[in-house]
Amino acid sequence: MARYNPKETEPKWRKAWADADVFKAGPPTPGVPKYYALEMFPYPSGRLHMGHVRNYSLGDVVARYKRARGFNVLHPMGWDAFGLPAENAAMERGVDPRGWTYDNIAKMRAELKELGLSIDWSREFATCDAAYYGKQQDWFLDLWKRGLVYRKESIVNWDPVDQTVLANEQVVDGRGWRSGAVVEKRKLNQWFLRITDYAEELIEGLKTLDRWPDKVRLMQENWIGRSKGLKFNFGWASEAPKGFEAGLEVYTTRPDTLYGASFVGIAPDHPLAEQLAADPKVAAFIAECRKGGASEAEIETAEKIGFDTGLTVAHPFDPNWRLPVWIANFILMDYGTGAIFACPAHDQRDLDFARKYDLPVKAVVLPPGEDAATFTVGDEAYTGPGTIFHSDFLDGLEIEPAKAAAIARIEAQNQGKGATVFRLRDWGVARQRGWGCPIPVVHCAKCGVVPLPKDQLPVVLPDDMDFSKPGNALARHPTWKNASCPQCGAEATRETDTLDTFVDSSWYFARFTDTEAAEPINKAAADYWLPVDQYVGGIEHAVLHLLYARFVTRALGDEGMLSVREPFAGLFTQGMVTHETYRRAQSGEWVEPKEVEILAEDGKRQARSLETGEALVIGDIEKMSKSKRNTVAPEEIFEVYGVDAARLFVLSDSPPERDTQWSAAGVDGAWRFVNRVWNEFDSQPAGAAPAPSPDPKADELRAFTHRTIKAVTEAVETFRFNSGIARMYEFLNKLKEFPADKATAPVLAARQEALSAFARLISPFTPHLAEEAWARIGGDGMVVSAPWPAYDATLTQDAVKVLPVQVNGKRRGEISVAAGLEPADVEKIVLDDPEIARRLEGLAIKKVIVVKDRIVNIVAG
RNA sequence: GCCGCCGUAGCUCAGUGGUAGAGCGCAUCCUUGGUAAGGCUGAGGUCGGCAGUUCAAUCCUGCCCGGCGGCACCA
Repeated sequence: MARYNPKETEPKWRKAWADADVFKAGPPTPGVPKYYALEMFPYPSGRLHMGHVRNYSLGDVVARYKRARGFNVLHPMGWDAFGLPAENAAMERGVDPRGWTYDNIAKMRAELKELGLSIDWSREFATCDAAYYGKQQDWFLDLWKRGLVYRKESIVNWDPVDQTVLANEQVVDGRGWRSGAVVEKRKLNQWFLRITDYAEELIEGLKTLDRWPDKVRLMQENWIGRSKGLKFNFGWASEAPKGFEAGLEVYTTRPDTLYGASFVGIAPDHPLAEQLAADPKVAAFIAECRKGGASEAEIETAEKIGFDTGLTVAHPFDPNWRLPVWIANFILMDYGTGAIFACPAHDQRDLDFARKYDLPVKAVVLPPGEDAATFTVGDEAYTGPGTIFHSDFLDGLEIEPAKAAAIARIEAQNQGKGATVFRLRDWGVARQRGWGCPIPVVHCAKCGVVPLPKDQLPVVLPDDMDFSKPGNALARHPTWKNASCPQCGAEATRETDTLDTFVDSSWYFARFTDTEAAEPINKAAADYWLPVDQYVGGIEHAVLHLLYARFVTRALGDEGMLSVREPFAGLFTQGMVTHETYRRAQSGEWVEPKEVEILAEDGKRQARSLETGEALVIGDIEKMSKSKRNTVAPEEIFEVYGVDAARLFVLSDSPPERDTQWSAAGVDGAWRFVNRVWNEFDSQPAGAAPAPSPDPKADELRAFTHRTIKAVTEAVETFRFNSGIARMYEFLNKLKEFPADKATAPVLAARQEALSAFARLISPFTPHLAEEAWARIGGDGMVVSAPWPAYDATLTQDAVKVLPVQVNGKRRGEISVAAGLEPADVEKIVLDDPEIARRLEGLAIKKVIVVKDRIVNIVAG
């Protein structure tokens, strides 16, 4: 018997796969069923972490399984390679970001290859390859022509640490998602993609994504934030301000409460407010509003402040009713029209404001059970259901009919229209960074912003940028920006902003379908391969990347480059890899797991430092991170246990969507499993008959084999990999009941069948071990190309069922009956059973419930 | 505050309207030429709490408790 030696075995099989080029996707062939398995491509940080191991192992199980199922599988890999870490490395260490990035890619590629992933490496690319980002510039110009790209002077989220603009999606709790710095508001000329044009379709499309987690769909739905209401104009009661003669347009979702109107409010950066800022008092107030940060705490505690402009408007349903116009800090310019009518009785924000400035509070929704004569609103606005009152023609209506009636009246008066409004804002895509995809336009003094003709693409980054100081290295390059205007030929300046890296990742899956295409996307290839059948990645991209990719897919589709509307038919979001934390008792200093020894004393787990022997405090289980020093380096695990054990453990311990806890004991267990599996294969004598023959013992094993095939197949299909692995642990334990050295010929044959299935079942999880095992039992070719085992349904069912018998819901015995026996027959057997009869002595039988093949319950009293 | 998810053995988790399960860990014993191991056996659970529906609830419903996530001055 030879011990299983992954150090020899694993590289051997990886080489065999590479030599046979087994993972190369077949050509797009209509009629040949395809499967596109994709994991979110990594940022090339230079080092693989356990999160990567989990992510790519999960995707690999799917890819290998589908290959065994006979699909033409596309399973590519690439690099999301632009971005700030390269610039930071350049600034800190004086290295070139390009060289640093490609070095990292080389290191990570080697580590990923070691994982034994079934990747088609011939399609690899990095987003920082000019061959890729040049194509991105190409379609960017197409979208420009389509009117989906625009520039606008606007207030943007400015990250003072990274010195760049951030999209709304990249601001988390008022802080930059990467830097963690409190985001400032700045007014800049910005580049936008018109994602809001697709808001309705993006929200509707979610309904079709039945293989996405509900959670992610819900998060996107909330983010897009559709609300239905009314946009209408208030006519002026005072003299109309210049430019606003048509009135003041507001948006509301509560037109039913119009008779509860108290005042009209506009945002501090509303054009009207800016016009009124000619008055220094108004200007001072607006400046006051701009103070205060965007952080959660600041917004939460910010007091509502307002300024009465002295202007008044007329109520739409009563021309004699005048409402004052206030500037209020709680009104957002970029939602709706930046102006509202306030109904303090039924909106908490309006109420807070009205109480502060002593404005009227008039209730118009009567809660059920309240008396119209006595109902009043105190400091809490009433937002619940009820009946409209004090509201003329709306009186007596419920809220929804009242909304409809109010909208109809406003529309009849030609003062406005029912309107759907979205929370989603257009996507600000320009970043003031040097290490990104250049925006392919020039600025000409005469012609303005001019897109470059496509024959001038790609606009390539210079390779001698100065990253020694913060800020935009591209902008301060001495010569790069010099160009000539394609329209008038005069001297012009290149745009020095680059695109958000989320643009890079919003279409890479389409490029993977043909990485050599002259066009950005080879439509025939994309039509064959897309949508991605299974996409696997982290939940942190639920809104950002996944929303942008859905948008870009639609935009490119409308440009005729793609046929699918949804890029990812199936999405799986995996949980994080966590680990216990350890720290020194006195200093509180974090200690790495590899420097810790775990002991059991008095049945309790104790941690001790391997270096000093001191007792350590075992802390919480947290996401692996450098700051908590609770990381485990994958390469060190591979070195000790082999890749398969690491893959197996990371797949076995928890359902894939949940966090999984890495532990030394756990990977140890996986390693022992690998060895026990090998021993079982190794003990099988060569030349065992492949065809099992009837024999009670052999039949028992065969039944178990086929039940396991069924269970594992279903587990893999439904992403319950941990359950599938648990079934294989059981399978192995069952096999041990039939040791080869004591087996009869029929049992040996059944073992051969079991092992043949086993090797194929474990192949997606522990591919190297599976190859070695497959070879050991004389399997045909490599297991990677072997078909998935089929099960015989007749063997997965028992011939005899043991049914528990309950009396009044309590278990009182059991009977054995033929499987599938009809309830009436079962009832007869049960009632004839002497043991059951004894239990029923002195009781009158009221009812007998028989659930076929499951249970019998006798109700008696 | 609003929306959502989770709570089953020491740990990580399956599971089902009908006999409570797996892996790891733990304990006992065996093996000591598979030995930086292997094997046998076993203990351990008011299925978060309370109520309801049902012949029967860990499972369905409601409320509560605990943990986690998303959104948040979005009119």
